This record gives sequence, C-alpha cells and structure tokens, in this order.
Amino acid sequence: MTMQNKIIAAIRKIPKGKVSTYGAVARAAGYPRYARQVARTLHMAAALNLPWHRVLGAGGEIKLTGHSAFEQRFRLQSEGVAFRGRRVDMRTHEHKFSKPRSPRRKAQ
DNA sequence: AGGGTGACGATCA
DNA sequence: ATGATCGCCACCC
Repeated sequence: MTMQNKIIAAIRKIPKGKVSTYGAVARAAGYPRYARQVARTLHMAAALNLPWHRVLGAGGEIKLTGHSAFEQRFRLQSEGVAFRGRRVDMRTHEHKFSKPRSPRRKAQ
C-alpha cells in the first residue's frame, strides 16, 4: 500500500456534508507532516473521482485561489456546509476519522 | 545531485 | 486579523 493510496482512501471516507483538512487527512492516512503530499494528491482528484472539495486548510480555510476557490465553496455550500466568513464552521462540519493512531490490538 | 516549488501548518510580530 | 518566517517533504526539472 503506497502512501498515496492511503491518502486517497482517507479522503474517500469524508462523508457528504462534512469536511477535513490536509493535515488531518495526512494523519488519518498514517503520515503526519505530509499535508503537502495530500494537496499534491488532490491535483488528480477529478481523475480519481475524489471529493476534493471536502479538504480544506487548517482552520477550515479554502486554500485554493481564483475560480477554483469559488467552485469549492459552491460545492460545499451545495451539500450543506456552512461558512463563517471565509472559513467553514469546523465545529459542526469537521469529519472525525476513526483511524487509530496507535494500531494497538484493535479498536473495540 | 542540487535547487526551486507548492491546494500546508505553526508561530510570531 | 494579516503578513512574514520557518520547518516540512515529495516532485520536477
């Protein structure tokens, strides 16, 4: 299993109406500090059919620029994600990964 | 091999 | 809140 595959798998777990962040996805995939690689992976989101719009920067901020940023915001609002200013209200929309950080035995 | 580059993130002024 | 700086790390010349 490559790092990129794990990152992709993590992104696929974000349900509609919820969001996550580059850093959180990286951690959920088992690669803390690899936020930039998550972003890199998202460049092929369309081809991989990934919910790319559900991944935001730390604090729920859209890191895209120009038209893409607008589209991301539009897509999120379309599935019920509320914004507070320029940021998503993470308190109510952040997806919590159930990924165990310490593969100890197993999550009961 | 070496240096520049990000859809990052945390910290500080 | 905003901008600068720095640490990070796979990619792409």
